[in-house]
Amino acid sequence: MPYRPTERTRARLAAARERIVDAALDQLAEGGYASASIATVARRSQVATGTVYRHFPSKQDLFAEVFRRAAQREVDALRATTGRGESAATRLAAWVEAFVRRALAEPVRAYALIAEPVDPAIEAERLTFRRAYADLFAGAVREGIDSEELPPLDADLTAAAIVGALAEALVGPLQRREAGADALVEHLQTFVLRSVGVSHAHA
Amino acid sequence: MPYRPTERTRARLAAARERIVDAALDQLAEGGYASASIATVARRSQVATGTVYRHFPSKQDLFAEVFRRAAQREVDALRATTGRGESAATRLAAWVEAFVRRALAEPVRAYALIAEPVDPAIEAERLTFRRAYADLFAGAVREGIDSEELPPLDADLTAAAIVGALAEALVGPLQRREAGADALVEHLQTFVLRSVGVSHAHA
DNA sequence: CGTTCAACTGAACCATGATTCACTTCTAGG
DNA sequence: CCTAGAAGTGAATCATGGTTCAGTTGAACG
Repeated sequence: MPYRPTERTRARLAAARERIVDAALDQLAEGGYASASIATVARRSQVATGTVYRHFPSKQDLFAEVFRRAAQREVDALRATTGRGESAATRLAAWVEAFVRRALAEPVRAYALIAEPVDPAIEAERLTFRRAYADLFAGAVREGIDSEELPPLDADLTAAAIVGALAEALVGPLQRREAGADALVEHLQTFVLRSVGVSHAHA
Repeated sequence: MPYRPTERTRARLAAARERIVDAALDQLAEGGYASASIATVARRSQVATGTVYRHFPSKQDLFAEVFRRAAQREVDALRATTGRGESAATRLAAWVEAFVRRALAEPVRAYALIAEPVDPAIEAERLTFRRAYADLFAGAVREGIDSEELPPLDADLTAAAIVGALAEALVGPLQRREAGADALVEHLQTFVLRSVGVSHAHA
């Protein structure tokens, strides 16, 4: 009565699963969601399409993880640009800059994560992504309010509005592949800082 | 050699076409884009599915017109809330209020027009809708700058950011069917006015 | 080795919904 | 009335891409 999957095998499984998620992430970055069919992702991760279903019950589940992973990565990247001690204005300005520059550096990925149309079932997962950003911004706004650096305002609503503003402002440039990153960064920093009640234009 | 479509017939045709567009608009308002299949729209406008194709070469073309129509209607509604003479701040505040209240009054329609996932081909058309809003806001911003009521800023970028902020801030409330319109209006007015450099909170 | 089952494979299957088209039903003169 | 052709019909067709599954390969262990 032999065969009981051993540790070695379970490691192999985990690696395959990982490869699949990575392949999906890469595919998203390269060709957008439209190009990320199960077949494509499977090919890219060197497994058969059926194997994908051995790791994820459905495409939706796979992409739930993909978006969660991407969100984590992006938010970590923003968070890493500033330390705890800094003022809310400084942090917001740094995050806006990082957001814009990262998006412009990887336009296809950014577009896929932010704005590309996806299946309704997947859209819910992408919300994860936007919410992760919103939570990050909301935290800084809340701290700014607490320290009286910022006027009282609805931190969650404001954060959502900021994320929406950044996303929408980027859609044009992202699709047009146009650069002008410096001006974009500056204008959006001004916009965001003013929107939370910081009056002087620059960070 | 008889039969040449007469005036009467052409009117009938135009009416049918109109009925189809209206049905699509209504369907969007009632069940969102997901519910707006050609078959549904056809049934709703009292014609056979094939007939729809007698008026529009493809679903994409039909919805291009639908979104164009909806955009026109919405922008007209906003524009109607203020006269030429008013200050940029007053106009922006009025438009934000109208935008929010109209959206909350017709959440399904608003969601479909603003944020619901649609086929990629259709997404391009929905851009029309957002751009129509952005153009409206951009106009007011530009005038505000010219009259020195507002500081110099990139009117188009700012307008896009405002539209994105409003849309994103509404997605939560729209999906949750929650009200609180008054607070939402006030907070978003504050957000928008501040973002364009108007410092006092209220309109 | 042999056996047993897990893991893998990829072609076949299926659901969905846009689009087509052979056919029927009108409309406008003659 | 009759006929040419336009307009309308809706069931059948098609395309797409997610999902399944019968068959194959590989791993573990006596």
